[in-house]
Amino acid sequence: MMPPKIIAVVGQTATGKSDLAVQIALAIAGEVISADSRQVYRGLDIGSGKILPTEMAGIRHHLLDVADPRTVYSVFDFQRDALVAISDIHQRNHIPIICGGTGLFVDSVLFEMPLPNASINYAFRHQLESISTETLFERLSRVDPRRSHTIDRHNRRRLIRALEIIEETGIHVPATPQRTPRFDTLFLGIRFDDETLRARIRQRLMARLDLGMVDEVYKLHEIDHVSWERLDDLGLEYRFVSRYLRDSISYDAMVASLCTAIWQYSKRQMTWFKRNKDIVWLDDPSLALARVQEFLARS
RNA sequence: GCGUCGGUGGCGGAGUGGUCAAUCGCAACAGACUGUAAAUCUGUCGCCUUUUCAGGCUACGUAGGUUCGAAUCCUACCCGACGCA
Repeated sequence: MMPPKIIAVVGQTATGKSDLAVQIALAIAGEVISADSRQVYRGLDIGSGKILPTEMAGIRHHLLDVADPRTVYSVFDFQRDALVAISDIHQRNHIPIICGGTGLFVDSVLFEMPLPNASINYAFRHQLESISTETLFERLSRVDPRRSHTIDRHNRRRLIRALEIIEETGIHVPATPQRTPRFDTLFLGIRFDDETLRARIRQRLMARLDLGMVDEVYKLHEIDHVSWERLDDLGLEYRFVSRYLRDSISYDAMVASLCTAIWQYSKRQMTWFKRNKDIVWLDDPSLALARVQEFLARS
């Protein structure tokens, strides 16, 4: 029996993935699952480029606004919730369209990826803070030798999380199965040449500022009590706008830094997606529907 | 006009006679990633020779000079900032 079908719309930031997903959904009775690590948070709207209710065109969207921005919604949470949503959608005989720029999130549901439930242990993290990165690595080598072979020994944040996972679950991270797909997936990617993408990024940033993005961040801090540290960690618009609000950088510096940072982010996204050879890259998004019909007709 | 300080690689900014193609930061480029992923981390980064080991070339405002040897010292000139007129 064939695994159920699912469509993935991926690509760098500012390429119009959300719009395309809605168009596809309209054409084939689909529902959209957002795979965006920031749009899961309530209140991160303008800065995260969350789709507006009117833009949804009646298409059901999943995994938007499911978390409090003061808490961390990890890939574990996403995987769990997305898999539930997908099975619901299939149950309704609709086609799930997973759409987003967070490569890890997308892959965590489309491929087998065993993730033991390891919550965050702040006391434990605090305890590790003063330990040198080198020592953290040695410690991991003792506790979970297999993991220590695959981890980046310089990456402090990952070392801490790896140790935390063992601390919390008592289990070693299982070896990664080699990209075993869970579904029959059509991967569609939207891309632009560098120059065009840079222009789109800048344009969209300006539009967001006009829409009141600075105010959004201000409210997140003042009304929703999202700490400056947390905003900084949320990255990009939340990081640089909050730095501006804290007076540590000028408005112009904020805009300039954002253009650069978003560009760099888009490059990192592409580095991730390049590994997936199954992605059908569309230089012209209007070609998508034909690919989708062809995919659905296949049995 | 006189004086002082300064002009370094795409940018910022170290270096003040040899070990300097030149610390470092940024940008740029490439990459990693099974767990904060818009985060975090790594590599490359004057030009040329087949990547490397290596070798060659051109460079520290311009032109000369001193020296075995200069980004570093001297002279002149150009440019900038400040001070005095």
